Amino acid sequence: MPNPSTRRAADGVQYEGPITRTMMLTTALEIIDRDGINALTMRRLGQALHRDPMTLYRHAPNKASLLDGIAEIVLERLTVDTTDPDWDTQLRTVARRFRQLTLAHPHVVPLLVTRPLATPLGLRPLGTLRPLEQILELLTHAGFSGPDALHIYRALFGFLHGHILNELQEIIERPEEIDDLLRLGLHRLPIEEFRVLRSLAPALAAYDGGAELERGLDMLLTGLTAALTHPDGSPRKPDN
Amino acid sequence: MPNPSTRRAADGVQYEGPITRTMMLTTALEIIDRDGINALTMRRLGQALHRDPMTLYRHAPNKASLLDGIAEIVLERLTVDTTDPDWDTQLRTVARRFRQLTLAHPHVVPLLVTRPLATPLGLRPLGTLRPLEQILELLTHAGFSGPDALHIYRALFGFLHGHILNELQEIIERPEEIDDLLRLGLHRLPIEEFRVLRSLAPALAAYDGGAELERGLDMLLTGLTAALTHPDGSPRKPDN
DNA sequence: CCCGTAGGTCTACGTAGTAGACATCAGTGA
DNA sequence: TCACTGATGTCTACTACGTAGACCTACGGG
Repeated sequence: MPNPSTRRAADGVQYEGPITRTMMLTTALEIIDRDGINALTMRRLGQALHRDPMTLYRHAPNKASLLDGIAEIVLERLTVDTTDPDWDTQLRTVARRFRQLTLAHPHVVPLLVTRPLATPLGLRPLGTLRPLEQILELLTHAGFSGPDALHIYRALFGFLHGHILNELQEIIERPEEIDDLLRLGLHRLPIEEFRVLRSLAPALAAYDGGAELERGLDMLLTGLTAALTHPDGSPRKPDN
Repeated sequence: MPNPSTRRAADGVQYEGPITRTMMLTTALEIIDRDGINALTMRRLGQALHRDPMTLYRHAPNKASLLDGIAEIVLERLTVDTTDPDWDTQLRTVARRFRQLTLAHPHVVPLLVTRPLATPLGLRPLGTLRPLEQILELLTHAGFSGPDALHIYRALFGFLHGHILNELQEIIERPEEIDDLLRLGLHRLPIEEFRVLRSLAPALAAYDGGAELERGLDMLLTGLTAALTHPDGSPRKPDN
């Protein structure tokens, strides 16, 4: 899959002095944000840093670890207030931040969802595990058992990953068009076989990711509190 | 990211006569199942079919479309009984089949979740859209409005994608070990910073994907029927 | 009989990740 | 003072990749 198209204007800020890991990763993230994952090559990254590509290998063992590092610096921005006694609104906040974060870096999402498939927990970059640990802390502080906390974490991030994958699929093929069928390219689908889908073009075009997230969170959190034997929806709060 | 390691024993069955699309795709799927996505190269696929690699380009415009085709033949196996009046158990069945399908082809999952991010709806392979259309049919037959049907589809597949990504992350690093901490490689994590996570090694190791799916489906479907103003949980059934 | 077309092959180009040798320079201990 | 060492950077070159373009063959229909 060749040629992510030719050189562009300068990639990001100038740096001097020896390369650092954060320099590498933030510059790589800029490239990905601008031109997508396929545009990130060692040569292009080297060029953006005004260094020989081979210099990068002094600071990262290979490209895979560089990709892991990018997932890491993005997930590091997802902070959790582990002391918040109101655990479910804290989870809501984390969820909204996750959505904002991934919408700001849509090209990183494939990394976020697929790299963990290749790496056992203990070998993942620590930054990608920190949200997990912090949410477990939040929930155990709030009175949940360890396994229940883990269950909630999994349900939440499973949902979040699924949601953001949904939301990022909203690709308008021809924004200049008025008819939703044409905007989404649905006119290409055979009429007999895709009647319902074609008829729903307006509904598809009207997708609202933010609202969808909130609805999902409502379902998820009420479902979880109902299933898990826990004092009530917001423990500790009545106590002080 | 070079060298998916050297040649193996014969890839799959022998074929004779001219190459067909299905021959290409099923052979490609075998390679992916055996050795992962990175092992699928045009040269290797050509070799598995005992043809020059360039032959493949007579039947597919490029490698990307080949990857789309693989996602397609996998999703084609996900059938829906669109006439089932008991829509929610039908959805449960579809969900279970989806899980089985993806567990049987774990290396295809990255394709399933990421390729749609690059392709507008109208340009996707028809096979990948058929489950969508069929579920919309199922739900509208069952009495849901179009937008509600779409909403349910999105919620279901968002959940399914999230779930399977969760389940496939369960990688046991050292299966021969007895201690869960070592099996999962969690001993590598700094003790002070990852207390809770490390303490949950047994709970992590005890993950049961099937049970988790069922719990999620319960939550999802009760949540959906509660939110969407629909006669009841299983319409039409009382009618006959 | 000719020609167009479908299928297959060969060669070769440009790009990718990265191994290995070499160069530079800042300490540091003798 | 000097030799040594480790960190950093560079150069060259190797292997593997996707695929363009020219070519060959066989065949079916006018």
